[in-house]
This record gives sequence, structure tokens and C-alpha cells, in this order.
Amino acid sequence: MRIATWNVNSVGARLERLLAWLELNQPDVVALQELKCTSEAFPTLAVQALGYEVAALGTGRWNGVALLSRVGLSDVTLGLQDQPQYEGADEPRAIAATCGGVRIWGIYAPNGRETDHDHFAYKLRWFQALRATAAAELAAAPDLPLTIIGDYNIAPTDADVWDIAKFVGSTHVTAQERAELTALQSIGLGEVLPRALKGEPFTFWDYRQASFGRGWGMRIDLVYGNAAFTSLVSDAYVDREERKGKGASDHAPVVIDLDLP
DNA sequence: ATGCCCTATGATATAGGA
Repeated sequence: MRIATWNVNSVGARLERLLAWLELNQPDVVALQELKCTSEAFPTLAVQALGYEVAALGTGRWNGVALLSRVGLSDVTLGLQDQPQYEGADEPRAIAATCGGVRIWGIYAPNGRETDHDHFAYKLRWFQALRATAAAELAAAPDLPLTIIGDYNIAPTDADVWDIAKFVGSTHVTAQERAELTALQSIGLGEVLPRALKGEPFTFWDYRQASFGRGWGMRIDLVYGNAAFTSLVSDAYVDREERKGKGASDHAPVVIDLDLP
């Protein structure tokens, strides 16, 4: 069984590349982030034609998450328990389903913007809600493989950005954000580290300043899972090739292969 | 090294991305 996570930066703008990527890579389950469309506007028919069931949660211009599965899609959950609001709105940033015997959460964590911005406090509260939601599911079904995949908007270590000196005072690398990752480990989730390709482990390269060609990347698309999940992992890697060329997302997909049929 | 921003919107500027 092959699962993947990919921040597509608009599923509408990326549809042609998404369909080609699905056909080439044959994932069984895919978590998508930054749909930038409403649930109704998701291109469901196009991905159904490739054999996938779809669960999508989007409100329009920003954010949005979806799960595609060709190994079943049941017990869909939209949003987190006690999910915090931002400026009075429930943002579409989390979706879960059980697919092929694996509980899969696809997430798009808030950016945070600046460390003194309201959005940063919101980001930390959001991770607390994610942790509480996951802890409740882990307690209810400890032996069910569970994974949380997606755009965490946190670089776990200094080596996960191209130059830590450029990030002094920035979001994505603070102790407070990294403490939220540590807290996920405290509830029984371990990180699955993808193989580094081309000597760099990154999953995101800004569109500006030809960052991809210069290697100015960050590893912020992450995979966590309980022991029942991580014990199944046979391979994990970043599909760096997908970041190349005209019309690419600014994020590359992360692929995880499991020892499951 | 695969290139010197991209996306959606009540659009012709703006907000957000990280």
C-alpha cells in the first residue's frame, strides 16, 4: 500500500499535474493540502475516473484539505475536536478517514506569519487541538495503524532549512513550534523520516528567487504515526522531481510505502 | 542547475504563502 501527502497550492491550477502524478505513481491514498477551492468545486469526477473515492473540505480562496483513496474511504471526520477558530472562522485544515485498515489524518497547519502575530498563537492552539484529537483516537483504538500526514509548517530541526541563520526570529523553527512536535511524540507518535534525495531532505522551495535551483528549501511536510503504523513502513521519500518545471506546486509530494497489500 | 513568484478574488490591487 502506498500513501502520499502533497500540498498542491490550488488543486484547480494543479489538476493536470495531479492527474499525471497519480497515474505515474499509483498511490492508494493521497492527502492533499491547500486546495484553494470549496468542497463543491473539488474536481471529484476527474479523480474518480482514476479509481479514487474523494473526501474534500474547502471553503474557497485559502486552505482546504482532501483525501483520495482507492482502498476504501470510511469514517470520514472533518476538522479537529475543539478546533480553534481564526477571526471567527472554522478553517478547513484537517480531514481524516479510514482507508485500507489505516486511520489517516491529512492536515494543513496554520502558517503563523510572525511570532508576535495572532496567527502564531492560533497555530500553537491548533496543534494542541490536533494532539488532543489524535490522543483520543489512539486511546480508543491503540492497535489500529494511525498516521498524521501533511503540511505541518514546522521544520523539526535546524538541518531542515537550507540556512538556519536566515531564520533568526522567524516562524517555522521556533522552540514553541518544535515543542508541539515533541508533544506529538509524547502521545505515542513517532516521525517517519523520508530518504534524502539529491543531498537535501526538503519538501518546500519558495517560488521566489529561484529557490529550488539554489537548494533554498525547507522540510515542513511531515509524517507521524503510531507504532502500529511505523512498523509497517518499508520506504519513504520526497518526490523532488515533481517540484521541477513550469506549473509545479511549491511543495513536493512525500510518498510512504507500507507492507500492506 | 531544470531557473530569479504564484494563486484566487465581487480582481485591474490585494492578501496570503513560509
